[in-house]
Amino acid sequence: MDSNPMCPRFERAVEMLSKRWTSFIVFQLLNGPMRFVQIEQSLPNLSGKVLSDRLKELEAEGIVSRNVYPETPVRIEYSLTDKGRALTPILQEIGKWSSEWLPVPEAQQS
Amino acid sequence: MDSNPMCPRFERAVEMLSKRWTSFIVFQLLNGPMRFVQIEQSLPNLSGKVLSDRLKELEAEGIVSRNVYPETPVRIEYSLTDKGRALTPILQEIGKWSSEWLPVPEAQQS
DNA sequence: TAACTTAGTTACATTAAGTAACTGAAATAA
DNA sequence: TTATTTCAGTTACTTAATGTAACTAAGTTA
Repeated sequence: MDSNPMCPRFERAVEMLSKRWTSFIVFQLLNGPMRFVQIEQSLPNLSGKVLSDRLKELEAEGIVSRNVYPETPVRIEYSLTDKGRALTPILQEIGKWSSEWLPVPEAQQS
Repeated sequence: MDSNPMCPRFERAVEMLSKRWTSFIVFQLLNGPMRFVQIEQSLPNLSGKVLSDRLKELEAEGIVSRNVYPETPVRIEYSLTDKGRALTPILQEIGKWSSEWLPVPEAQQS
């Protein structure tokens, strides 16, 4: 029946990017290293709990690195690795598609 | 705090593609029109319930079209619209990234 | 009349995500 | 000295999304 199984690496990549918030976090980190609270603030509706989970997953995948600066109070910065920055073309293509095919949202009245 | 809000169209696109199974369904339909059960069989672990939900969402977005052939028994085929086929470069970039950055999985012993 | 096919839907169980309050360490502030 | 603040999360609990398996409905064939 299923005579044409998918490439397992492609499958894994899609699964990662399909997790809620993953792409947004990577997108934010394209601007440079950020602290936990900065990422949290830049993505309204993303809770600290899920951000914590995602950062751990992305670190385990080698997409994000966690850098500790033992200042006081301690500073911890998250940044993209080369592997993480290599996701850029994917996000660019999503940007192109969205500007070509999605409608411009209406302005909201207050 | 959040001085740089994201483009709402980009945001919507990422949200769509971040829904579990969406990208896989689009990927399968790139091979041509498919029936409900064919899609279900091509994606092990995708349940009929979620497939039904996703196809409705994708139809509502104008990415997939549902074509009814009143044969007997009835044949219903799902296919990509132009808007749906325009997602191809995104999936291609995911493919490129995965083959460059993800490890080749080990063969399994039985 | 009973069983089969296609295209789903429904009820229920499990997992993931959201919310708000809390922890712990170090450094001020009163 | 005790209290307060900052940073970086974690915990307990609620709600939403998914998964599972059985079921529905219409027409067809045996």
